[in-house]
Amino acid sequence: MRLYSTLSHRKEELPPPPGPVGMYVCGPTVYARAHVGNARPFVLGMWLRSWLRSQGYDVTLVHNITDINDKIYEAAPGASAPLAERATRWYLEDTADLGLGMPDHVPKASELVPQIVAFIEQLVERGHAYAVEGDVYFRVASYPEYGRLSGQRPDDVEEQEPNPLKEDPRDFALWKANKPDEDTWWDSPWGRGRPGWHIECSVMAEELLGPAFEIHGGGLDLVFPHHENEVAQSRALGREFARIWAHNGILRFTGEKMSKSLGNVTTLREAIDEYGRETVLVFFLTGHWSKPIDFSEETVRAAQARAERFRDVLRAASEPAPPDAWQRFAAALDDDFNTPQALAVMHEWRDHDLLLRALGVFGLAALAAEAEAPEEIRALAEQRAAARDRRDFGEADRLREEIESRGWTVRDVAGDGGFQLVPRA
RNA sequence: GGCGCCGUGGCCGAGUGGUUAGGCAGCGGCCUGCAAAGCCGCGUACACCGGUUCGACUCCGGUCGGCGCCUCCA
Repeated sequence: MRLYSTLSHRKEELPPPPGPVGMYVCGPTVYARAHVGNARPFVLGMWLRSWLRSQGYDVTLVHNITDINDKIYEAAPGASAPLAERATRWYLEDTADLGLGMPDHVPKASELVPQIVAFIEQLVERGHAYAVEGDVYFRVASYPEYGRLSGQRPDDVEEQEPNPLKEDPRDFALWKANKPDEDTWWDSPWGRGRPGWHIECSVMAEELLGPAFEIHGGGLDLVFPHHENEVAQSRALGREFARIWAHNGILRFTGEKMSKSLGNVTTLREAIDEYGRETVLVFFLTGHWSKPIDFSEETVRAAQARAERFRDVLRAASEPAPPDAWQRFAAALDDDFNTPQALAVMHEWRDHDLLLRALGVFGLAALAAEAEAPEEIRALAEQRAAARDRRDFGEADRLREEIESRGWTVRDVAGDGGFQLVPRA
């Protein structure tokens, strides 16, 4: 299996099974309901784990919740903790409704503050960080490889509003002193405060995956500064940290990035409720994970149609696939997890067992579950069949419309006057 | 300005130095009482300009355009 890595700009080979493969996928900062784009790294992580396990890998997937962050204080002044708790619940519920199961670990930053403090202390001891007035900053100048992941040379980084506490404008906060309007804090050697944004990931990854692991995932928009800073913190302490950096492409809405700050957001909840989880998943399948994908009327409708097509194949008779069918599917996924390619292979299949096995990798086996029409719909369909038998087609068509208006479609089965009832697409 | 990704037929979207991607939509046909579903057939696409090559959509260079990041962002 090969995966494209931001760090090397190449596809990197995974070690042979069983690995082990440690995966860390950056989760959300919890201050609002997650939107569809936020779900992309989660979905990719769950699919990758699913595929790798089916290939005999021993995978551990960590997906964090960042529940300490400036955004949360801003969104709920004086009530940041309750907001973080609520938004965490939303996230867990919404992602659970995708039907892909749970990551192996879902650590919260707030539960690892002692470890975070210890980590920062080590950085300070070794001269990679310094404390000033209750803040602690990472000393970028102490880490010569800074910028390697993102390709940003330190000198090119634009200066923001200068912070007089920093030795160097590029330095970033590991620990921030408590401010009067911040209602959650922890005690530390530097006084009351809370962790900065990037440190929690370094610590959680190390706690659960060890100092070196295979894959680090997350949105492409996190490469700089978030991941660059994570690398700096961890490698400055001699940890190898992640080997492959798998950054998923951004979700766009009308050509622009979908983001909470732009406000052009469809929440994951809304998408699932409106289109169904299968459509949302197939939508993600239609684009390569590393490329941007547009969330539009057309693309979602096409995904819905594809899902419906798979349902139809599973409603028809199964026919055996050629012997190399699965191998072609596997080859597509093994080459940088090429799901559009894998989909194309799947569309050739009429073999129920094979198709279900492939759909199962993506949590889509439920496409085979045929909804049972309620009794009254069934009765209408029987009446229609009777009307057809007496060649009363006016009545038959009226009944078909009646059934249609109640959300079901009748399909006549060729030959024997039998019928099939399927939910209206 | 710096770093990076990308430009494929109406739409989405793989891929390859010379051979059918696939899906959606559309058109024609078969099937059907009519439909639906299915099946069969139909589109000679690879931003532009140069170069390399026997041959480039695929390699190289340039141009134009889009997108992301440059310490809020999955």
